[in-house]
Amino acid sequence: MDPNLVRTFMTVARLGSFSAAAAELGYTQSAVSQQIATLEADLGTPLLSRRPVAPTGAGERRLQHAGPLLLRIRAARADVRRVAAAPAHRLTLAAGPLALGPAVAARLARARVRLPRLTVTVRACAAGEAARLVAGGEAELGLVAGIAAPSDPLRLPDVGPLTATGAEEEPLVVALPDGHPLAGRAGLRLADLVDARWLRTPLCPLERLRDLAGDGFRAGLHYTGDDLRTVTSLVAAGHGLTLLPASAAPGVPLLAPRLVHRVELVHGALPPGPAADLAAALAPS
Amino acid sequence: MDPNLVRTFMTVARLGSFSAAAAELGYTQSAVSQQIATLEADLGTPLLSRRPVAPTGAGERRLQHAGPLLLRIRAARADVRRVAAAPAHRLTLAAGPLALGPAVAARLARARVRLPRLTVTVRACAAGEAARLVAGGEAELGLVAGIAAPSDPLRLPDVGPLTATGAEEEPLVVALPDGHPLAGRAGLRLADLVDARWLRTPLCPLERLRDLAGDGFRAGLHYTGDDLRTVTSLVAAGHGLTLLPASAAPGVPLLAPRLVHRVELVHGALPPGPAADLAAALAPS
DNA sequence: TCGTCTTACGAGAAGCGTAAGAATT
DNA sequence: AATTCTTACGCTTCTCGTAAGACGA
Repeated sequence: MDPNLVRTFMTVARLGSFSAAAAELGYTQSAVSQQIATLEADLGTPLLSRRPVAPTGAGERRLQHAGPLLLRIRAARADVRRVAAAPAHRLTLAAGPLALGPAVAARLARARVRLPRLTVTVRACAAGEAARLVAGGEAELGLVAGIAAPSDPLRLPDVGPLTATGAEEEPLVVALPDGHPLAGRAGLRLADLVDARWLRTPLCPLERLRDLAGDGFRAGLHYTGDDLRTVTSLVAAGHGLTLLPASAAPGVPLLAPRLVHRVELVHGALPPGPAADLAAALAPS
Repeated sequence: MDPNLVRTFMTVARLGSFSAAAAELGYTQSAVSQQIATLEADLGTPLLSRRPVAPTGAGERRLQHAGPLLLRIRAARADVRRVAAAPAHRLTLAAGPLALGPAVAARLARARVRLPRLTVTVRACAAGEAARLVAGGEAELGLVAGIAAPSDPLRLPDVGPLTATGAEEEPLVVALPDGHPLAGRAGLRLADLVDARWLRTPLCPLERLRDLAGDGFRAGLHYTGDDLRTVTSLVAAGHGLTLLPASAAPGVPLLAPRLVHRVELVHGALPPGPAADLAAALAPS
C-alpha cells in the first residue's frame, strides 16, 4: 500500500506511542490513528495492541517486511534518477569497514590523477550498509568487504539490481592472543580453530564463518564496533580470535588459503561519465 | 510511490498505448495520462517517449524495478494475512517442473493419511514460479527443484522472508542420444561434456551449468516447455544433452556426484496447524 | 482528417486537523 | 483525574471523468 502508512506504522511500533510518532512525523495524533486504522482495515487484522502500544503477531511480521520494502522503493527512485541525471563531477564512495585495502586505495589514487576534475568523497559506513547506501542513492559507488572462498562472490543484501565486481582479494590471517601456542606457525587451518573462542564483531561475523566452515566457533566477547585497533587489542588480551585481511595485521600467521578477504565494488546504473570511469578503474574486470 | 501508478506504467509500457492500458485497467485515457505525468514529475524525468509510446532509458530502468517491487508488496500483504488467518483445512502446494520426486511424493502420501481432514491441491507451475506463488499468497507451500552441489542450498529468487528447507536430493544423470559413444559408461563427468551441445530448457538451465562447472556447454536446440517426454525425445534425436534427476530417466549413465538434483520446500509464515504439520512432514529437517 | 495524447475544469473521494468522546491507568 | 487513543465533522487536497485542445501520421 501507501509507503507513508508503512513508515507511520514503523514509527509507532518503534516509539510505542501514537502521539510520539505523530510528533516525529509532523502529523497530529488523530492522523496517525487514522493511518494505522487504514492499514489494519486493509489487512483485515490488528497490527498493534493498544495500552500499551506494541505490535501483534501480524504486526511483527509486517515490520519484518517494512524495511526491505521501503528500501526497494527508495532504490527504484534513486536508480532511475541516476540514469536520468547529468554526469556529475562529485561522487561519494561508501566504504564498509576493512573494505578499502591497499590495492583499491592505489587504484583510486591513480584514477584521481587521471580524472582531475572529479571530486571524490569516501564515506565510511557500518558493515553491510554500503550496498544499502548505494541502492538508496546516497552514494554512487560502494565497497563491500567480506570473507569468501577464493573468487566466489560475496553474499550481498538484496536491494535491487546492483552490479557487483570483485575489486580485491587478499589472504586472511588469524589474529591470536600474545603467546598463543599456535602463534609461531606459518599456516593455520580453520579446522584447527573450530573449538576456540571467537570474537563476535561485524568485521568477522561468526555466522559467516559457520556457513563457510561448519559449526563450532564458540562465541567470545561481543564487540559491536569496527575499530581495528580495538579489535586487535581485544584479541591480544585473549577475548577471542578473529580473522583479518593480511594487510591489516602484519606479522600474524596466515590462514591456509581456503578462504580469502574479498572486496567488491557495487553500483547501480552508471551512465557514461566520470563515475563509470572511476568504477572501471577501481574494479578492472 | 503509489503502486497503482507503477502498475499503470507497466501496462502502458507493455501495450505501447495509453488508451489500450486505460481500457485494460478500467480507467479513461485521461486518467492514465495524468498518472504517467505524476510519475514523471515525481522522478523529474520522462519515462515514456510518445508517438510511438515506448520506454525511455530511465523508463526501462524503472520497469526492471517494477516487477520485484510489486511482488514484494503483494508478499508483505500475503504474509501478514497468513499469520492472522485461521488454520485452514485446504492448502495449495505449488510444484515446479521436476520438483515432485518419489521421496517427496511418498512423504506427501503418508502425511495425507495422518491428516485426513486436510485437502491438498498440487498446482503445477513454471520453473522459478513456485517461490513467487508462495510469496504472493497463491500457494501455502512450494517445491522448487534445481541443480546444486550436494547439500548446498538452491539460489531462490529474492521475494521476501521465505523459509526454504531441503526436501530431497538425488543423483543427476546425463541424458544422451541413442548410440552415443559415452552411453555405455557407468559414471560420467561434466568435464567430459563441456564441449558437447546442450539443450536449452528451463529444466536444466545452461547458465546454471556454467555457473557451477565453468564455461563451455554450447547451446543446442531451445525448448521453452517443461514436458519431460518432449525433452527425452529431443535428446534421443540428438538435439543436445541435458541433465535429469535419476528417477526421471532410468537406465542412463550417472553423473559423477559433484552435482545433485535438489528439491527445496519453501513457505512463508506458518501458524501452527495442518499447513505447518504438512511442511514438517515434507521436509524433515 | 483521424487517431492519440494532453490540458482544463468540475464532481467526488480521500486525508488531515480541530475538537469532543471513550478507555485505561 | 490524567493521559492516550478513537471518533465526528469540516475543510482542503487529490484524483478521476468529461470535454475540448494540440500534435502527428
